[in-house]
Amino acid sequence: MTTAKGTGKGGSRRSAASGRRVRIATWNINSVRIRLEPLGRFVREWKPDILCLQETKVVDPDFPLDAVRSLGFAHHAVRGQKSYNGVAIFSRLPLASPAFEDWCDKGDCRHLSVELPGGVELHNFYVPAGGDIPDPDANPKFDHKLRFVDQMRDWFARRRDSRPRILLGDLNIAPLETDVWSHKQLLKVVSHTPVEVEKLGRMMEAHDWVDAVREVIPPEEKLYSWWSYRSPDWDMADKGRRLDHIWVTPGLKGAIRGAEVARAVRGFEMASDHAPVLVDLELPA
Amino acid sequence: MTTAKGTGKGGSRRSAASGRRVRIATWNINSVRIRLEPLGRFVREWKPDILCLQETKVVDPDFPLDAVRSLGFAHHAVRGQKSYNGVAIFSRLPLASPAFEDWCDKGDCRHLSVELPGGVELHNFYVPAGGDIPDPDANPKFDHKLRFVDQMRDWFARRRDSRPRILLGDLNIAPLETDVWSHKQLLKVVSHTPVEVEKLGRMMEAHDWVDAVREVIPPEEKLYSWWSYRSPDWDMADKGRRLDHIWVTPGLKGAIRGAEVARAVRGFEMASDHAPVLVDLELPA
DNA sequence: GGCCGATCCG
DNA sequence: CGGATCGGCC
Repeated sequence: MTTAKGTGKGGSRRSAASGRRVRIATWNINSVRIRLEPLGRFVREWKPDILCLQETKVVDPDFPLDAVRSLGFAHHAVRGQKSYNGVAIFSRLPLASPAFEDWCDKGDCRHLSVELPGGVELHNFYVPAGGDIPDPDANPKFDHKLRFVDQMRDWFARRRDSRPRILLGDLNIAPLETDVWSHKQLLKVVSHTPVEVEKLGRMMEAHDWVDAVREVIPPEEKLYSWWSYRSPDWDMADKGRRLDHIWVTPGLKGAIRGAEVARAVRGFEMASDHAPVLVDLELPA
Repeated sequence: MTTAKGTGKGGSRRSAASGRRVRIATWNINSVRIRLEPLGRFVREWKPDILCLQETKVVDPDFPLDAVRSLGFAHHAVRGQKSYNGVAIFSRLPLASPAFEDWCDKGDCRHLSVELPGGVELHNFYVPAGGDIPDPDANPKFDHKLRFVDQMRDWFARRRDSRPRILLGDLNIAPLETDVWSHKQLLKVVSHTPVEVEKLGRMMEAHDWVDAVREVIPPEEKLYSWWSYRSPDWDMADKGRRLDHIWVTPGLKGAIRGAEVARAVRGFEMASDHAPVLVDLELPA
């Protein structure tokens, strides 16, 4: 528990409102096959009801479905490719209407959406990292990233309606100054450059997205979800970035009951370089 | 303990003769860096005084010297290269005059010799495996193997003197019918072809070598030191081959006190595909 | 620093 | 099957 309104590691779930209390987690797992042990440990200890993964790095026929299913997820949707990217959604609640878009027409598996009970649309994203050089002319990966975010903005702008939606995943952008260990030193580092942050802001505005995690954990507070493998002593040095996000549409803002970055997971044996991010929502019944 | 005259896993060392009782082990460890745990376990349980390794697969500056030294070996000589081959000798007794030959002038690290107290010369070899096709014209690796053994024969033939010597290592040839799980099925399989077996025999004759292990374990008995990784259930199937050997010059024949293949080591976690081979010798004081 | 796949080698 | 290396990617 890191916040007053935290999600509570396996805590009680008393509900003050009328809906159904649901814990949603997003985690860039950096290869699901090699990470089954820490995944099991995370699920057993944090007990998410819905688990969204990125960078599964496995084609669908090779996905370790049984292992993940046996953690208590009766429902799932997966969408993977060889070597890179790959997204998946596991759920204790029924999932409907799995769908995806091929952003930038590259054939990448970077998006997967499902419908939750109560008509809530959930979108799981893995936004391109963008390479090293923050110049779209010199670096096609950065160009790809910017176009990807623009397309997301347009796509959701065209769907401004009253439908409750959740957008989450590894967006590979840390928007706030408190989302990085040093705003000044990262201004020219891909993930925190002004052009990326601005485009992410436009995307949020285009659909009135609410940053659910920052509704709970004040924007003044430092908060990270990723620490490089290259940093030895990542915990002490704490040179992190908040690249993983959970957003909700305005109608769900009042449903937020807690949020947390499961930082301890970054310290597990065989850890991913990302920590899971969680929110508790009181979903419409 | 597998034989009446076995070496005794950590047993007592009462000496009937005047010399110094020394336990010598040879093991193709198939990467020393990845095998430090089974190596430690083997050394703690079998307590060899001299440990000869092959296929260490590491250049000298990267050799995990401290880890192996801390198992009780105050003296050592190593000779490694990148990726392939590599030999090493560790010892509780002082080692003198490290030396080597570049057999077949390929720059391979396949040989290392030292002098033990009492003037005994110890030669640690990693003979080329020889590829798949047992035809020196069609397969340059097989040609290399045959020339390597020929050069060993000539080299030791030129040194027929009264000096006590030990030759050991992964010779990659199983000479006896009882050294393979099926003599008939392996006659055309590299490691047991007549041409290899004959060349190994000539090498033995050229220096009057005595097969120390077979002095203890009768040649009629099946005995293997290697089981392929590809065979699942290697222990049950037992499709092994005796590729690892310990030979001594005639003057040391009477010094042999025991011999053993540490087959259990092949069943360790993270096992090499070879098991260590050991002899106990009563070395001249 | 670490994961993936490809390639070489036993 | 399982070492080692290398280049791509993060």
